[in-house]
Amino acid sequence: MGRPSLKDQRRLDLVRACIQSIHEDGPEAASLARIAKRAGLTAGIVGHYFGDKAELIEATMRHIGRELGHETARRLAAATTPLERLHAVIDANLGPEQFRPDTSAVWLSFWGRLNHSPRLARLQRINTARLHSNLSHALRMMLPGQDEAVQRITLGLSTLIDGLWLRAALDNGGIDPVETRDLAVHYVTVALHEANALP
Amino acid sequence: MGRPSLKDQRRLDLVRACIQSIHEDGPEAASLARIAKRAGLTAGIVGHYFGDKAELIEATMRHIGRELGHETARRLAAATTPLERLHAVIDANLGPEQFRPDTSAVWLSFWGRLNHSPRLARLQRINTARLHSNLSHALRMMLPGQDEAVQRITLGLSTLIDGLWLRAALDNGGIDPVETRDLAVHYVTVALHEANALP
Amino acid sequence: MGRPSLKDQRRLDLVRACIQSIHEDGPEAASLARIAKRAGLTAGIVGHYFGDKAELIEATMRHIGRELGHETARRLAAATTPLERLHAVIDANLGPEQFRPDTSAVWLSFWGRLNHSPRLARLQRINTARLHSNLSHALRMMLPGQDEAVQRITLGLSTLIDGLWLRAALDNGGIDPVETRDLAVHYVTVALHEANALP
Amino acid sequence: MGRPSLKDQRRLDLVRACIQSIHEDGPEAASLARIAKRAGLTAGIVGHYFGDKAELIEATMRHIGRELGHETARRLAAATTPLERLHAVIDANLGPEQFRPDTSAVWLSFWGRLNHSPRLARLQRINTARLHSNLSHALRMMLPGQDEAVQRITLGLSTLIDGLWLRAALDNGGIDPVETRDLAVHYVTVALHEANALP
DNA sequence: GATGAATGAGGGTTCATTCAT
DNA sequence: TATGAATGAACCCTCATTCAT
Repeated sequence: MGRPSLKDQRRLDLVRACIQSIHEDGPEAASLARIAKRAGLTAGIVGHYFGDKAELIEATMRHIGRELGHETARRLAAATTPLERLHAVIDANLGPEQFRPDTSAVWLSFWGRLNHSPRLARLQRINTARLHSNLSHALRMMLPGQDEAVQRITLGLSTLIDGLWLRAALDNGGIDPVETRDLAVHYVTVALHEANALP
Repeated sequence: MGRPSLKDQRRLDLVRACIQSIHEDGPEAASLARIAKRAGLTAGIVGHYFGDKAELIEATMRHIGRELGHETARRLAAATTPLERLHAVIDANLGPEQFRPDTSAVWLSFWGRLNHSPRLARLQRINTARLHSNLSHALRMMLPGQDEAVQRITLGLSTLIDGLWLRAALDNGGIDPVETRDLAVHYVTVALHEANALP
Repeated sequence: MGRPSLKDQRRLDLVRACIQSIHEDGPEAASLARIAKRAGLTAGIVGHYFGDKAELIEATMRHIGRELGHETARRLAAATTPLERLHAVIDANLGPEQFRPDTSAVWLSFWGRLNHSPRLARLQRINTARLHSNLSHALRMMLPGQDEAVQRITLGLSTLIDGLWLRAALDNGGIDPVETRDLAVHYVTVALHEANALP
Repeated sequence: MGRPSLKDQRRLDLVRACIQSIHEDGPEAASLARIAKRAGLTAGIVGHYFGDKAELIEATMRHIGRELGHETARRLAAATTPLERLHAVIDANLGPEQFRPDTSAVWLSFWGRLNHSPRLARLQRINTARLHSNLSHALRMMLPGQDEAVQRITLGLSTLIDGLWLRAALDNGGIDPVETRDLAVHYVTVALHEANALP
């Protein structure tokens, strides 16, 4: 496979600049001019590559969602037991690769747009569905026949992870990554224990 | 105490209109003109009452924070045991009085501004500190000497509550309030059980 | 009746400035900034009074159409015989009050937009229908029972008038008003004569 | 004469695409990008063939003017009597070969630019002069010594033809070609009759 | 106290144009 | 020859803000 085309490269540049600008300038100040400037370009060229600011935003959300998806897949591939799979999902979401201040700022920005952008809402549903699917799949193997517990823990853990992302976005880097990961692991541990899935 | 002055009444009208506009128009479309129109006023007068849009936003955040604080105090006043106090805090945060689509939309909007508005960030810290204080106070009575567990459960529960607020904001009313409350109660139940605080 | 409100006055100022700008700057160069500047204002205020550039354009077309309508009514009111009525319509269209370089430039500009603006097309239909109605009404009285001739002369005369407007717009003031009027009068004279309506 | 060079072919392609775009996209939306796309090219190359958008526009006007000139010459070549020559000019202008929706849309577009483009104005003068020349030449033979009538009918007929072009542009194809031609023929018939040129 | 006029800045978008490849 | 990258200017529009009334 050849090297990425200039178009792909520029699009990636702009997506990264978009992330950076949302993080550093703030979601409301992330104008096309500022984003493009970070990529060493001018605002006009964004139309050339994305047609629209909305499409740049969408591409950016898709980008970070895809990165998270890849990280999850990577870690899942190395997991063998259901418990390892559970931890893999947690670590993909809260590990240092994805759980970063800029990323969390972008997620927060997107969340603020979901209710008024069907396109972004669709992407969000996809991401959420993937997380739920991964969690419940692992949990079902550990809690056979306890569908209710599976669903509850899935919901609880994913909500907790969302809450941790939110904290990260609000603290803007002031959050302790180890403590964060422990919180999620501890939750799932006691929840499984309570469901008699662990000795 | 006499009836509220016209100024106070107008300010309250505008704060409520601000909440409504953020919820229905969306955070980016909540212009002063639209907000004022919802209050039956024009944009110009907002400067008279708040000086600034930033101050209106700040007053609005203070308003919903205060409402949440009052609700918490009200419920805490009716609680006697530490466990009841814990549930009172949960119910104040997730009960129907405060846990509403418009309120969650406003919280989400504020969160998006925190990193670039020290004033809002300060308000957020106050709210968070109050929640943590209430939770850890109750937990300390139930888990004497287990400071680590107290801190962990405080953090976990408050993060979970944040995650539930986030979910509410994203689902825009599509969330099940009973399930939501149960999730938090269940979390605290198993966490306490695990810490040997419950039989 | 009281004096016109400031809003009406400003709207009229802007409509006049729009006419002037289309005439002098050209249809493509008639930007909101230039139009507003001619009215001693800035571009932003146009939104305040018209909401839209399209609405300003529409109001401008309505304005010149209305002026033409008033001129026609004024002259028709002074006419008694059918022939006088016919001449009244011609003179309203080609007389010095309406048949001016700026007006014709604006008509030409509108014509260029009709095919892509249903709103303007509707206004055009109204103006055309009024002209046709006035002409055929007078002609019917002079050519009873000769519906075909009435229709043909109506169409021919109105087309000729349009052609004269077009010439005026293209010559930009270089047209001879007397010759112009004579052309139309001569056309109707010979056409009526040919239809045996005149001795 | 050899086959047209690639350059000539491309220029013709672009001129035709320009006509099409003005007609279908509208004069304001006829950007170089859209025009070039219709010709299967990109906007950048237009500069190579025409240097300028203005020059493309000019070439396009020259093209349709030339086509009309050729059609006129073709029909004049087949005419013998002065009356036939007169009809030949009318038919060249209003016949199906040139009197088409796309062509009339382009004429209308050009007329809107004449007053602010000396180059286009010059082309227009040439076209008008040719029409006037053809008409008055034929009329002079039919009305010897009646220079005034010749001039008046020339002016009247050419104005009527312009008006018919205008109607065609505004109706965008909804005009009846037979009725249109009859209108012009009828005009010239009665005008000649009135000048005693016809029995 | 309240309006509505008015500004000026900024945003997104479109576009003609230039230029390296 | 032709593309597509890139610019910079201009456009319309929205908005917070100020201010006379």
